[in-house]
Amino acid sequence: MGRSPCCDESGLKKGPWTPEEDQKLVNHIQKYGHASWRALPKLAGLNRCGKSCRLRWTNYLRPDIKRGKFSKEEEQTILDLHAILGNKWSAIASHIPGRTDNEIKNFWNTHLKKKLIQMGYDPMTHQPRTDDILTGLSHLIVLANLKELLDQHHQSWEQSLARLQEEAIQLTNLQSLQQHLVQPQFTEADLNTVSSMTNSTFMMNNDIVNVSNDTSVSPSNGIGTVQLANDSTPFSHMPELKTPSSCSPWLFSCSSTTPSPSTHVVPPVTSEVSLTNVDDNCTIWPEILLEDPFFKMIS
DNA sequence: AACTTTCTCAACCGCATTAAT
DNA sequence: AATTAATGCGGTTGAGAAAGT
Repeated sequence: MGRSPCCDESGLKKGPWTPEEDQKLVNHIQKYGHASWRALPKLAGLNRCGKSCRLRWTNYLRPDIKRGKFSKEEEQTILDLHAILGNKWSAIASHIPGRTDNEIKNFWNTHLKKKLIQMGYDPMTHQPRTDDILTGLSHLIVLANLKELLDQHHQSWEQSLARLQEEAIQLTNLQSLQQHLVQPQFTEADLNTVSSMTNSTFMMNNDIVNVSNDTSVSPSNGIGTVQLANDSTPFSHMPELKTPSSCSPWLFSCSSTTPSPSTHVVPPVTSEVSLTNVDDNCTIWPEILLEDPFFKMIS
């Protein structure tokens, strides 16, 4: 497709609009409408490109625009819609009267995204962030072992390292178990196998399944490959919003008796992280531990 | 009070899609 | 059917404001 960018034309003004320019644009649109944005600037006496005029009108000057802070209801609606539509700002804006896609996008990027992250949710998938849980686990393990090192200084460094490695192996197994829990074909035998490997006791409940349902695992040839889900449109197969606001991400994590809608969806995968295999003598440490600054300090 | 850092949001850029020829 | 023009959309930027030191 060949198309000359309208804003490349030299001499056209860019940057913030002045009140005079705003007035010219509003006056022209009120009189003649905006049949052709391309032709509008000349007709309205503006030294701007049509694209800039359209943006100024749709994002700022349109009379039906609601300005000011977002209400709690609007905030919740955006969260709900984003969980279903992803970054389809225009589609989200069409469900919130008076708000523009640009405004919603800005509000999402500056407020809601941070809020979700702070609450431990992945802002793209609206699922709990398992990497945070595992990072926390690794910190606990490292701290516990360091304390042990200090308390029992008579033990040799090599012995302590061996125990740390043992803990790391268990952490890896924990990760494997979490991935297994996502698989629909997951069996009790699998659970028993992993559980015996880690010498740990696990509670099999819906909460764990919900926590881990944004990842999938495909172990093969001694190396387990965890594929992290970060697709931006987890429900993109749904053409329009048809669910009530009860599908908010906050609610996803609250109910352990009724499975959340998202548990039926395995989003596409785009990135990979290799894990050490539990049967491979575990000479390689999990990256999560190796990259830990605390671990680097003591190593 | 002065300076630095962080936050906010209007506006821009470039690609995708749609419409017209 | 192919090409061109117009529009729509989402990601990103940067200037000004606010907050922190």
